[in-house]
Amino acid sequence: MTNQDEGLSIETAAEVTGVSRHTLRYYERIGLLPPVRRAPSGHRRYSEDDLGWVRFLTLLRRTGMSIHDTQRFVELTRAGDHTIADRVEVLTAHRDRLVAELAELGGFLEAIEMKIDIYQGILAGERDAVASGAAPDRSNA
Amino acid sequence: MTNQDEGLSIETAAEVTGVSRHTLRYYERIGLLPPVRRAPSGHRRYSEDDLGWVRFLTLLRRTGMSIHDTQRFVELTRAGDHTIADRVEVLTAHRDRLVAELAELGGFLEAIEMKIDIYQGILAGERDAVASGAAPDRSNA
DNA sequence: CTAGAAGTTCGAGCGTGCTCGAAGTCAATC
DNA sequence: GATTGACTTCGAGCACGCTCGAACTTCTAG
Repeated sequence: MTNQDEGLSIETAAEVTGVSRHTLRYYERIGLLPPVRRAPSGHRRYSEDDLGWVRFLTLLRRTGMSIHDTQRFVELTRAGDHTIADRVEVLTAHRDRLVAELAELGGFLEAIEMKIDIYQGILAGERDAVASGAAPDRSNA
Repeated sequence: MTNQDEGLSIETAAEVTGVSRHTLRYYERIGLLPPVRRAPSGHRRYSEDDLGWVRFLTLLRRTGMSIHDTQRFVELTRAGDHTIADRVEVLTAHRDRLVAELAELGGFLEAIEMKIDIYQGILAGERDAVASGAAPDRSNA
């Protein structure tokens, strides 16, 4: 063992990254992941580097970067060090979108909490009315 | 005019809500929107209430509530005031998901900014090296 | 040696959420 | 009364991102 057959099986890689076997192969197929090294049997063996890539991809995808844009970023990375400035551009643009999105979602969150408060006010009003023997308030929110 | 033909045309409603005509009809079709009142010609006339609903739907959808769950919420609302407690439950569950999502995205944002910083460090290093006449540093990030 | 689990490739299929286009109606203008 | 253009319904189609299954190989345990 040790060298020739080193690395995680696709099943283990799926477990530790939280990405399904199917998706791991899919990512490799479409070029999001470099060709993963193979055991002599042809089975994939995931290195720490591969896992790092998977985690980074997950991060980009979860923050809303499309597969297409992610492919572009991966290509830049593979093209060599002279693309670092371009990569910074892609990442900062993505970050700016994310910041804007977070701000918007924050606003939406507030609106939802206001709505909840309104509903809870109605519920509290009904409880009071019931407690004091009056008919419940049927006004809308 | 005034009463019979009051309300916004679908085109205007699309403009003010930012939701396309196609989508407005789609939402009505699948029951996300109550049947919108029609002009005698059969054309839709959106009331302020309708617009309010559209905006609230947009809010739910943009914060990641699925069409399916949104339908459920709409049904509860239509079923009458006795469903208010249920609606609160749906909304608080949704809010909790959203809060968790925001926390996660915040973490991802940090990770992206770290990555950007690393890249910018490399770029700065290269500039210094060039300025001092040395060969650029080709180490990876 | 054999059974069974886990791997491979490949193309097809699916769930979500729109998005579109055809065919027809209606209102306003020339 | 013909053209223009916004509206209607309805079903089909599409983009995205997986997800699956069939058919085959390979590894591991008994």
